[in-house]
Amino acid sequence: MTYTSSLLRLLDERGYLHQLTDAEGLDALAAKQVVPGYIGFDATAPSLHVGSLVQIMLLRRLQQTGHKPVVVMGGGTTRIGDPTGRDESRKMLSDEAIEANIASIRTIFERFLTFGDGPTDAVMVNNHDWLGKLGYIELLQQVGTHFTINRMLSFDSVKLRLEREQPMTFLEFNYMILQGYDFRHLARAMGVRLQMGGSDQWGNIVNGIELTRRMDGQEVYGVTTPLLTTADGAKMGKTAAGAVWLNDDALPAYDFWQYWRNADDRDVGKFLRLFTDLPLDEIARLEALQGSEINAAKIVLANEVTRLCRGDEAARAAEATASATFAGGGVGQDLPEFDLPAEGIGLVEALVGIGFAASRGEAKRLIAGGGARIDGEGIADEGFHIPGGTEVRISAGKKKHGVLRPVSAG
RNA sequence: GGACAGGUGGCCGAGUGGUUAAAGGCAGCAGACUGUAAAUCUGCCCGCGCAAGCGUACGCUAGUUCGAAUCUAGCCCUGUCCA
Repeated sequence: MTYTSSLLRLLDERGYLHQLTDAEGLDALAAKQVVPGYIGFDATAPSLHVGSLVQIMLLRRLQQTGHKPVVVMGGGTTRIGDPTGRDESRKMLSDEAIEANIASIRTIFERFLTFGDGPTDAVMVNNHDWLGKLGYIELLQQVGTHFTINRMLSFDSVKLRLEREQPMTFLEFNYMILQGYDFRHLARAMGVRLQMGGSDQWGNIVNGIELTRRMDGQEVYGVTTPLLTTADGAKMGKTAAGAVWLNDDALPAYDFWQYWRNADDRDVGKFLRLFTDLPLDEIARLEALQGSEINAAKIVLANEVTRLCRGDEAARAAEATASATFAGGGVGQDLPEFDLPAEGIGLVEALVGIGFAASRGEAKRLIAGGGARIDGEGIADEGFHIPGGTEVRISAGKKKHGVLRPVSAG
């Protein structure tokens, strides 16, 4: 359908829409007033990773089209654990750890959203603030009456766990109730009218909408984004080295940049639309590049996303390093480094030391497989000794490069 | 509380006394081909050791045995049904 509100038009054009609870209703609302909308985020780690980037961008789009983003940190729900998509119960985190995680995650949002007191300024709230105050009896009476066990059991998050014969505790079973309560609370306390989230959150969002309607008679809306996978079917944001974290201190900017630079050809257009602010006609042009020319588009993608998430400087440095490293065969600023002692170092030790191999055995296998290089030169001898004195470039495979830098005398 | 089924390497999943560091698949790493892409093919994929080898590992503990992931006992955990 064609939307009249700039919000839904933008979301539609750029590929954010999967399901809407009431497309016309929301479209009409967004066309005539500022819609405060929220997305909930976990506080289980000190950083979010690329898997959450769609949701973050969604809040950014909300603000770009004149609405108010509300970031809900799951300080309360993290204490329970979302059973969605999980076989195993989540570990409990201490209160201090959760608070620290929230503070760290906030720094990411500050890059994507403008916070403040204005009507369309972003705010961040913590659902522990209201969930923590709820008494058990109060919760059962007010909220519990609106949920039937029959319905709760029919939710995928519950059903899958039962089908796979994995345990689900009563604690986790309550997650959806508290999640739903969040929406109702926010609608009441802050006039929030929209919740967004990944497609796996559909059930939770619908619960919140119904609860809000039943308790307060207030009409609220829900939007979900498609489940994002890379073209080869993997979940976004996971690499060999682990999750692609958004926070500076969790993943170096160069590695972050490389993640995007190595995107699958087929994903380039989609990623540009979702994760950058580039205009659509520009994206269409980049996306249409054929053969190896698409690499230019990947560089634009890497630059733009890194710029948003890590800042202009980080993006430029990462690109410079990449171009020096790959095109020039030299070394760039941002590469990982390891000390090169004056007397030199064994190749195996260097590979382990710089983090390219997890164990000596792995380093040896890498060498035996022909994947180790010094200054671009393949080294097949696992007893190879790297002489000290001059800086050398060490590589594991074609993509992982680092620098062995002589330790300054004294 | 009772009956039954089950707990194997990152995941899935074979394996019922030695030849099992444990089949196979997925994921991952490297090589070839390329474009720092995909697909394909090849090799690798617990740790230490140049190596012979050593150490650790099949829920936990104690046993039986020359020898156990495999047998026994107790315990812990999970599921299903019953109370």
